[in-house]
Amino acid sequence: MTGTDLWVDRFPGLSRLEEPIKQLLVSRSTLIDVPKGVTLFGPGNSPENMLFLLDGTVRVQQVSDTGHEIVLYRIYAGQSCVLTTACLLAYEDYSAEGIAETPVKAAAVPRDLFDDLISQSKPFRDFVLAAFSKRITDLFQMIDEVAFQRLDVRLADKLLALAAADDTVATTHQMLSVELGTAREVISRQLQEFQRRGWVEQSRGSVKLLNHNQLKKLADHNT
Amino acid sequence: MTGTDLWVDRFPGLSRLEEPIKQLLVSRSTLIDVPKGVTLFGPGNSPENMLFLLDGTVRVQQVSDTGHEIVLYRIYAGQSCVLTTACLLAYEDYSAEGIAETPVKAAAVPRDLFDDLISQSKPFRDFVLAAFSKRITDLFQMIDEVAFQRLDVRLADKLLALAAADDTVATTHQMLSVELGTAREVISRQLQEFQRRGWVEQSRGSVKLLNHNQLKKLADHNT
DNA sequence: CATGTTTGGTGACAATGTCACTTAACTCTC
DNA sequence: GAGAGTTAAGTGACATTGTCACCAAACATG
Repeated sequence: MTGTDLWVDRFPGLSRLEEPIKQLLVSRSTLIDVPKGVTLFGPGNSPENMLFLLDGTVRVQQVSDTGHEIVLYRIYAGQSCVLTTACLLAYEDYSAEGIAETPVKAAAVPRDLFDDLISQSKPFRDFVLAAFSKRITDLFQMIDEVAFQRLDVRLADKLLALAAADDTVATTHQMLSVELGTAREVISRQLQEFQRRGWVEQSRGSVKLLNHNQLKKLADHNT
Repeated sequence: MTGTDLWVDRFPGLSRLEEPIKQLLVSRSTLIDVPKGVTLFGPGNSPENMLFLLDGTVRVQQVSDTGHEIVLYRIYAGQSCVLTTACLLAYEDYSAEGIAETPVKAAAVPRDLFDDLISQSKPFRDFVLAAFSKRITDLFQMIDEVAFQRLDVRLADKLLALAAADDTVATTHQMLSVELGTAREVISRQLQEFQRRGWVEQSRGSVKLLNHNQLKKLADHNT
């Protein structure tokens, strides 16, 4: 009852919320747990609630009608799925899906509550608007990279972004190709080249980064 | 005073607005005229108002740090710039610019009025949310096309989209390359191939479409 | 251990991007 | 309307990336 362990407080973007609004958000939303690997939303499976991620990450990726796939973005703890949800609700012809990349804890906010909050709270409006803005800005950036950035640069960048604390990336060439929207063979070739230069060491299902600096230099080359 | 010639009524998406809200929107916004070719917003030039387009079209394009350009989308009469504006206001590192492609008539809505309307009117909220959703959905689609669609398919599609009533596209190869985010030489080669097949006829600064059906067949091939 | 499955490797080739030019078409001025 | 400058388009060589049809190694399972 002190309000100190409300989930809302884990959201930096919601810290400015008025106290009664926080109470409302907490009391009328439901906490859910989703196991790793579950598809949270996707074609033919739109959720009726807006999700606020408390723990874990959700990977949003596009499945093309040509069978190709590409990762669009990730939603991390402290962020919300509102935009994706809104898109799903508004348009049937979306083709993006959201997959729990880790076990996920989230607060499900019903649509009508969401609308109430937008109406009543300026901080909440700002949070949602900022989320949309950030997403659109990021998508602009992504289009630029997909269209104009060389693949070695993008791969170096992605490896650094996906690397765990011990400098390994636990992923297959196939998964990396989906990250960048390219073909597995292309990733294989590039990683071979990186390995030849001594920047990485490969083993089945994982890549160990040996030379952070060189990778970063390449990744930053045109950013 | 009858409310029949309010600019709001030109917006299909705003038709459900409550009468007092319409009045508010009209009385507190300013009508502006922008000549063709003017940059409405861009790096180092963010507008303080949200624009609602009454006439004309605005082309939004990305200028990459590598010097490359790509057209992201267009805003037509009856649509608003809110999202782009919101992005500009929220983030300094955007790199998109909006250019009046024709003479443009627009209503400028101050930021605080925009916020008031969101708070007070559900139809207005729905309009804004739908605009954001549509844009994000379209950007998903665009990423898919840039990453996976063959260039001949994309070019055919773009030619059909840009064609005037007389089946001509008044544009240079350079401009077409910016539309698709590719190089001029690539467009030249593709158009030569289309011409060889008798689908188009080229002259300096314009392309005449001779065979709609074949172009459409190619464009639809993977859509 | 035998077998099937997943992951990664390979070479040939096609599509697209880049570069350094050339040529053609238009504009402007005198 | 002739020459000069500017913009648009054409060209060939080459690099990068995508596609296809495979093969081989690593792992999983009985």
